[in-house]
Amino acid sequence: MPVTIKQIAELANVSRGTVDKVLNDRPGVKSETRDKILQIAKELNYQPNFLGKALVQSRNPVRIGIVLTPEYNPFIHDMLAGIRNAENEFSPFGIDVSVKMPFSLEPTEQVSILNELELEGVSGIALFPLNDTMTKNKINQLVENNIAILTCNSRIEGTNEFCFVGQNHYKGGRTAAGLLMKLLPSGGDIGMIISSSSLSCHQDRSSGFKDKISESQFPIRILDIQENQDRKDDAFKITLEYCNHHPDIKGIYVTGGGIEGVGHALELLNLNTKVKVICHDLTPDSITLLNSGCVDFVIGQNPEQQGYQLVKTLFEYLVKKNIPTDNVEIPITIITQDSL
Amino acid sequence: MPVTIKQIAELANVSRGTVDKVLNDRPGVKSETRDKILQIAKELNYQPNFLGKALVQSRNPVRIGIVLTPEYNPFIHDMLAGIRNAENEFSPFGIDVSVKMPFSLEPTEQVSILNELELEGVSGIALFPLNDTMTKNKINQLVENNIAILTCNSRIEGTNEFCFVGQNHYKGGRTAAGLLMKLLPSGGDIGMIISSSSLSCHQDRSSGFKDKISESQFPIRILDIQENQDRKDDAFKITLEYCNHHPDIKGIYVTGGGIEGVGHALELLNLNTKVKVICHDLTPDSITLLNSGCVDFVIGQNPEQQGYQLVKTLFEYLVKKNIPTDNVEIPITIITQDSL
DNA sequence: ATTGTTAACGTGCTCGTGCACGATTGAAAA
DNA sequence: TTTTCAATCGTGCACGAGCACGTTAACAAT
Repeated sequence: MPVTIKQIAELANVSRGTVDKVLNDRPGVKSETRDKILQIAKELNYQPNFLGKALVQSRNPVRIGIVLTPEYNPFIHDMLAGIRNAENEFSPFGIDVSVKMPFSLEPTEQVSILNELELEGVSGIALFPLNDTMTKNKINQLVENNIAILTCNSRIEGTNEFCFVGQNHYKGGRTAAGLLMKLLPSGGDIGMIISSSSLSCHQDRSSGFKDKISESQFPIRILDIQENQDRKDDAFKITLEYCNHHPDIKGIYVTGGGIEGVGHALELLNLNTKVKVICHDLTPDSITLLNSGCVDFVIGQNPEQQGYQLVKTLFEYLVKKNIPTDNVEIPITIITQDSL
Repeated sequence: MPVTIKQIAELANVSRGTVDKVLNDRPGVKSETRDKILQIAKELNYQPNFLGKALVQSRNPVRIGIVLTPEYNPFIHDMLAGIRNAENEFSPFGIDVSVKMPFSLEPTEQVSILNELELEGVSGIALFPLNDTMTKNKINQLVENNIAILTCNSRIEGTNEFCFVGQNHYKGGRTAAGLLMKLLPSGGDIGMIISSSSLSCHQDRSSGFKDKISESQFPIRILDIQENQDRKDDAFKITLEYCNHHPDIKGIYVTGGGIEGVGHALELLNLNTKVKVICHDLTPDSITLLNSGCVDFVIGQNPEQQGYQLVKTLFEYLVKKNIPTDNVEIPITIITQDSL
């Protein structure tokens, strides 16, 4: 059974209170006594009992804030489920989770939400950081005010977060390319639809995809790269263009949302099994297309687990004082019609 | 903040002890008082604070036992890591985990290990059940002695476990077939190597694989199904035979261990990129072959998560009295060279 | 000699729950 | 009326840790 403060106190011939002061680096203990206690604690490999700590902690809960992206991304709903899961699991230990869902991707809105959370007195914030000077400055200001920051989904240069939770999007792009190469043994022409080149995760996927193809010297040629801003009608138009201008098109890689538009277009042209499609994120739309056979592979990032990890990592950092040794890499999952 | 027993007691004008008796179904409370307390608890949606419960519980820890399979399966080591993870996470809540690793798959050995655990006074056991009358009887006897049983990896008919943790192997087989169909757009002849037809999980994979192919009426023909008992030298011989007898062989599906033998044989024949290979379980061997390009897809079952879930489910059942609503299905993960 | 000061350490309460045991009823039996 | 005895309910301790505050003892200042 684990060692308790009481046992250490008995061995050191002092009271629990003294041991407690030493272990929590509080003043009021002679240095000899301190050394003695520290040595005993080390010898017995004392590990503070989490229950006792939490029971005390639970009086004034640690508040944490989470800043998501706008709701129109179905990804967010699954993530929210994971957040709620973690909240339920950890609430008896004394945490309060305040989730904020912005309406836009405007840096001004994100900053004002961060200000809100600061006023609410949070000790930590997890957020999808925007690559913008204003938000960067705000984030670093929060860190200086002793608010722990955890970035999610996309890493931004120049921010002092204590941890990052998310996927390696570059690897995701490489994985997509590798799958497409398996689907098209004799190569061919393909088109790309990316969400927006201003979002780093789509850029990463795109460069991972291109690198993998050029490295392997596989006869796949990227016809064009078009942006659809996650919109399905744009994806629809782009797909039609691709197929009309290049009748021999063999595949389409979609890095962001709006996959439904691609499916619609291919169905219209009766190409939904001939043209191979790979996309990201398991959404109702992508599941439908996976089942219909239009989409061959979906590359997922387990949003529920991601949401759970967000809360868990912040919780362990703030409450258990566990400093994460590494960033939390959400594994790349490949999904087919059968593996769902 | 959550409701406590104390608050309920104040509202009902009784003491904490009385409320405690009601909530724990202990005698010594007038029925009117009992009803009143129950109503208040319901109105306030009382949820017992887990910390308090656990703090009490931690005095006499719950012992649980885990019966694995022999060590020679590398799968087991990763699983053990997950078990240790869970053990560390839950040990302050009062559990003791006793892991047993048998030397064989003999029913007699499993039964004697179960007897051992029973003598150790465990309240719950997780095990890889063997499909054998003797073990079945022993398991059901343990259940009658009020020891909770959790089966893992393969379900056995006729046992009264409270939950099952594992993968849907039939679905795994279907997934493998679906992937092979994507790899071979024009179909072809393939060979199968299964571990042992006496183990239900390999049978399930095999029938899932065959069903998927016949359902989709895809021009893939299964040449033969050979057993290798997880041995790499047997896999080597079988692969050589397949390739020599059927020079136009297009793919090989391996349900169990010994994949290294397949890779060796294909390398020898210079067929390691021409013949498509799909196998199960992420092991050092399968990772090597994935990287060399010989194996196209590995279907994994996340042994670490599986081990973690084993302990967690038993813990929640025994300590938190959470009766799992469903079996815990370990998701099927598809792994490629790039997604590793 | 008395008071004041301060470092050093101990005591007691808190969190929420479970459980043993003690206290308080009221009514029936003596 | 007094005693007995259930039924019913309250009290107190335990679990482990944190923290405010009380209590020493030694020593300096008055």
